[in-house]
Amino acid sequence: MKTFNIGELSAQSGVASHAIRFYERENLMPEPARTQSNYRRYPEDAIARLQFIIHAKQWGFTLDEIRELLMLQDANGDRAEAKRIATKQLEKIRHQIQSLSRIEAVLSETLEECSGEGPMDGCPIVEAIAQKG
Amino acid sequence: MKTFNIGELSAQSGVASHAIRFYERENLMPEPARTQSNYRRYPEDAIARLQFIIHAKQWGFTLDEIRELLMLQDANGDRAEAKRIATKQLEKIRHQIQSLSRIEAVLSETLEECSGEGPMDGCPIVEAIAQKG
DNA sequence: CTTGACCTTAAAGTTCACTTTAAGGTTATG
DNA sequence: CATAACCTTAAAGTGAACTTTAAGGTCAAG
Repeated sequence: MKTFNIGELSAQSGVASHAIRFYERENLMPEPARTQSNYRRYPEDAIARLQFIIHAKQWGFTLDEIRELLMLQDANGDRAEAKRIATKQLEKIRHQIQSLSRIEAVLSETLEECSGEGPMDGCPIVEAIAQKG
Repeated sequence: MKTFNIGELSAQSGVASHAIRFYERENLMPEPARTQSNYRRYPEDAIARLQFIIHAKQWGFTLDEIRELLMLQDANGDRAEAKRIATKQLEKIRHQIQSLSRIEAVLSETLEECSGEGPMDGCPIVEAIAQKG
C-alpha cells in the first residue's frame, strides 16, 4: 500500500498542506500515522476523503455540516440523519435560487431601461435600487 | 426641517447605530453635523441614503461597490459607470443562479434515490458527493 | 440630583475557511 | 557536507460586514 507525506497528499488531492492540517485540527481528517521523524504519513484513502470534502464544499455544505456527514460515515451511522442534512441543504439552495432569480429579473429589466448615457441624476439603476430594493 | 440623533436615525432606517458609524468610517455615509455636545445630527435624507445601502446589499452589491455608486451619485458622475457596475453584478448573479441550479438538480435527484433508511454504508447521498461533486 | 437612556471614541471580537508567519527540525541531491 | 526542499508547531493575519466592549460624557424625567 502506498502512503504519502502531507506534500504528496496535497499534490494528489489539490488541497494545500496547511489546509489539510487545518482539517485535522477541525476533526474533518483523522490524525494520521507518523514517521519516526514525526512526519505525517497518509494512507491512500486520505485522497478520497479530501475529495469528498472538496465536493461537499462545492455543494455549499459548511465545514460543520461536512464534519457531521463524515462522522456519520465513520460511525456507519443512520442514513436518515444524512438525508436530513442534505434535505436542509437542498432547501437552502432553492431559497437562494429564488431570491437570486427575483433580483436577476428586476436588475436585468432595470439595465434595459438605462441607456448608460448622461449624468447620474435620474439614472434608472440608482432609482431602482432606492425604490425596489 | 427635521433632524435626527443617531438613535432616531437608526429607528427610522432599521440600521443599528454602530453600523451607521461604521458606514461613516467606510465613507458610505457623509460626516454629519454635530450638536454643541458633539452628538451626530442627521438631516432627513440620511434615511433614504441608508435605505439605498440596505437595498443595494440585498441585491448582492458589496460595500465597495455601494460606495462607488454613492460616490457617483454624490459627484453626479457618469451614468455609464453605474451601468458597468450593475452589469457586472447581473453577470455575477446569473453565474450564481446557474451553479446553484446545477447543484439543485443533482442534489434533488440524489435525495429521491435515498430512502433515508438503513446504515450509512452505501448511502446514495454520500456516494453522490464523493463522485459527482 | 440621581437614575437611566442616550451619546462619544478606539479597539477588539465575531464568523468562515483558511493562509501566513515565525522559528525551527529532516531528508534528498550534488 | 552544504543547500534546497521538504516537514513540524503555535499563533497571528485575512476579508467582509459588522458587533461588542471599555470607558466614559450628556440629557430628560421624576
